[in-house]
Amino acid sequence: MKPKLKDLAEKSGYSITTVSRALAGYSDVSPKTRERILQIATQLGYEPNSLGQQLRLQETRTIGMIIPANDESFSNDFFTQLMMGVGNMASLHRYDLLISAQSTGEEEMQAYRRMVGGRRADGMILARTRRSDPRIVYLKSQQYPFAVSGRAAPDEQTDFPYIDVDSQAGIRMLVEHFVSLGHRHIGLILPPPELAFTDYRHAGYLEGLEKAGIIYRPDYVVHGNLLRSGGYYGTSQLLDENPEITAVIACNDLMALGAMSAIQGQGRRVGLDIAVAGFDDIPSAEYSHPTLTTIRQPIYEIGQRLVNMLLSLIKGHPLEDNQILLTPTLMVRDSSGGKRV
Amino acid sequence: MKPKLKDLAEKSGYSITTVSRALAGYSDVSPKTRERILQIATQLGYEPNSLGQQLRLQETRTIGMIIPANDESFSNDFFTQLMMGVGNMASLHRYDLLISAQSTGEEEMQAYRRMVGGRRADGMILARTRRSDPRIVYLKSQQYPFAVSGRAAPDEQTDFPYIDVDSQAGIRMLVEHFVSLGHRHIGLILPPPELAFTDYRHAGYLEGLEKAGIIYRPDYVVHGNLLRSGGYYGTSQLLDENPEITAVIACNDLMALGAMSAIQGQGRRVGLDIAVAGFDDIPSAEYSHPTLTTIRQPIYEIGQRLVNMLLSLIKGHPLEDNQILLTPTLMVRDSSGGKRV
DNA sequence: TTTGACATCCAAAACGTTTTGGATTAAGAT
DNA sequence: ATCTTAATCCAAAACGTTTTGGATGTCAAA
Repeated sequence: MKPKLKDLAEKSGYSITTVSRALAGYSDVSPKTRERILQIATQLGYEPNSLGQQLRLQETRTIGMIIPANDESFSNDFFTQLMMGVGNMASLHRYDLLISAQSTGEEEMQAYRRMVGGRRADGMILARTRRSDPRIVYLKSQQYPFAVSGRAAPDEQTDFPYIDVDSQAGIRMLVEHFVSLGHRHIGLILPPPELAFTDYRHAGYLEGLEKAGIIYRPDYVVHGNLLRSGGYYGTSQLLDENPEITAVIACNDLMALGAMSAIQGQGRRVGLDIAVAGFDDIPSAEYSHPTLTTIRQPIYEIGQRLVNMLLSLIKGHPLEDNQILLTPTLMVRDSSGGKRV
Repeated sequence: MKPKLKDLAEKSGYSITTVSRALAGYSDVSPKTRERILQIATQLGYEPNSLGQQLRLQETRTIGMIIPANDESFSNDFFTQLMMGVGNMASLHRYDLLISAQSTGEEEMQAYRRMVGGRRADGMILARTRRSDPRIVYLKSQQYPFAVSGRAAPDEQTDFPYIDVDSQAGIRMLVEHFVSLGHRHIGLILPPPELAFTDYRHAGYLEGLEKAGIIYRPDYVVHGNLLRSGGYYGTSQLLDENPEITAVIACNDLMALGAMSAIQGQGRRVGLDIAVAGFDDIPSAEYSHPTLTTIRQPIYEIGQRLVNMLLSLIKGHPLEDNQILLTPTLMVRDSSGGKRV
C-alpha cells in the first residue's frame, strides 16, 4: 500500500502536522526530527498525493488545452508544434499539460466545462479563434485565466489576451511577391468563414491586389478545410473554373501541400506552370518538393510565449503586454517559380 | 464564487447527500426534489469539482504520458502521431491525457514519480523502450498499470504489456528489397545503442545480408539520433568512408529524410545514385522528394490499441493478449530507384 | 393495533494534504 | 522566583466530493 502522511506519522511517532512540515522544510521542526522523518520517508518511498495537495492548495500546476480530434489531424503540424511549444515551456515552469481531444461542437464545450468548471487546470490555452467563439465567451464568463493563439475577427471585440501574427500583412506580402514575379491571376484558398482570421487574410489579399491595380474577382477565391484535402480540392476547382490562373495562395501550408499535389496530379509543374504559396512555415514546408514559399509564423515560439502570458495571468502578475501582434516574414522558396515574361 | 454542493444544499433546503445523489440520479430521491435540485444546479451553473471527486473515488480518468522535451522534437512525427492515437482513443472512453515534456534523465524519472506516486493518472503509456529501462523498473515496482510501445531488447526480459512491430522482419525486408534491385553495398544507420529495438533492427540487417550471401561489414553500420540531423551526419560519414555504398537504410523516416538531404547536398540523386529507405511511414514519407521507401508501422493505430490495453489493465479486466507483435509492411516508393545493372 | 415494506432523506466518515492558532517545555533574563 | 523568549510540536479545520448506515414517516397488509 502506498504510504501517506499518516503512515509516516505513526512510524516516526510524530504528528501528521510535523511530518508535513518536516518534509516541506519549515524551521518549525528540529533538525534531528526532520532528518529522522526524511529518512523514514525515503525508506517507505513516500510521494505526496497530488490530489490531496491540489485540493488543499487550490492549485493544480496544470495547463489545459483542448485540441481537435479530427481523424486527419494527426498530420496537423500546426497543433503539434504549438503543443510542443506550450509543453516545453510549461515543463520549464514545472507545470504539466492536461489535454483532451474533442471535435468542435457541444462535446467540445462539455470538455471545457469539465476542465474549467471542474478546476482540473489553472488556466487554458486556446488556438484557432472562431467568430463569436463560444469557448472565449464561456471562459470570460467564468473569469478564468486563458490565453489565445489568434485574435478575434476584425468586426468583433478582442478583449482577451492573445498572441497573433499580422496575417493581413502576410497575405499582402505574398500577393506583392507574386505580382512582382509577373502574375496577374492569383487564386486564393481561404480558411472556413467561421474562423476569426479568415477575414484578415482576405483583407490582405484585397489590399495586395489593390496596390497592384488588379481588379478583384470573387471567383478566384474559395474556402478549404485547412488540411491537405482542402488545398487539393480548392486548387482543382480554381484551376478548372479559371484556367487563366497562374498562382495559388493557400492560407496555410497544409493546404498548400495539397495544392501542389493537385497541380502535379494534372501533370503540371509547381512553380514553373503554377506558382504556389502557403502560410505558417511548418517543418514540411522546407522539405516538400518543390520547397514551399510561405509566410513564417513562429508557432513553436508562440506556444512558449502563450504559456508565459498565461502564467502571469494565473499568478496575478501585471502583464506588460497581453495583446501581441507579431509581424510575419516572407520565406521565398522554389514553389514561387521564376519571373514571368 | 463557484458554487459547490454545499451551496446547492443550502439554496434547496436539502442536505449535501441528497443533492449529490439527486445529481447522480439515484432512485433514492423523489422525482420532485430531484427536479428542483437539478433546476437550481443549472441556474447556479454548478459543475462538480474534479479534484474532490477524484480524491474520493480514487480515480482520475486520466492517462499519463511523458514525452521527450528535446528541442528538435517538435518535428518529431513519431511521438505526435502516437499521442494523437492515444488522445483520440482516450477521449472516446472519456479519459483525458496528462502530458509532461521531459528530457531523458533524472528529471524524467522525477516526473514519473510525481505522476505515478502522486496518483495524478490511472495509468501510463510509454514509448521507445530502453535497455534495462528505469521507467519500466519503477512502474513494475509500483505495480502501476502501464502499456508500452516497444518490447524489451532481445537479451532482456519482456514481462510487461506492450505492442511492437517485428522490426527485425522489417529491416530484413528492406535489405531483401535492395538486394533484389541489385545492391550489394548497403549502409545502415541504427538508433542509439541504449534503445531496446536497436538490436532487433541490427539483427534484421544481418539476417537479410546472410540470406543474400553478402558478407557483413561493420564499417557499413553507424548510429544516429533518430532525428533528421542524425540521418544527415550518418549518411555523410558512410558515403565519405565507403564510396562504394549504393544504398542506405535508416532506422526511422526522420533520419531517412536527413539522409536524402545529405545525398542531395553532395549533388547526387536519391534513388538513381544512392537508394534510401526509412522505417515508420510517417506522413512526410509520402510527401518527400523523392517519396520515401519505408516500412509501414501503424503508429496512430498502435496508440489507440495501447489505450485499450491500458484501460483493461486499469479496470482489472482480463487481457486476451497483452503482448502484441505486429507484422510491418514494405512500402516501395521512389527513393528505391530502379534495378541496377 | 401491530407489522412490514417502502420511500425519502441525512449525518458523518473518508479520500490526503496544508495551515492556523495555539500548547508545552526549556533556557535565559530580571 | 518570575517573566520573556525561543524552540518544538500538534489538534483541528479546510479543500469538495461520494457513500455508508441508518433515521423518519407513510401506507397497506395482517
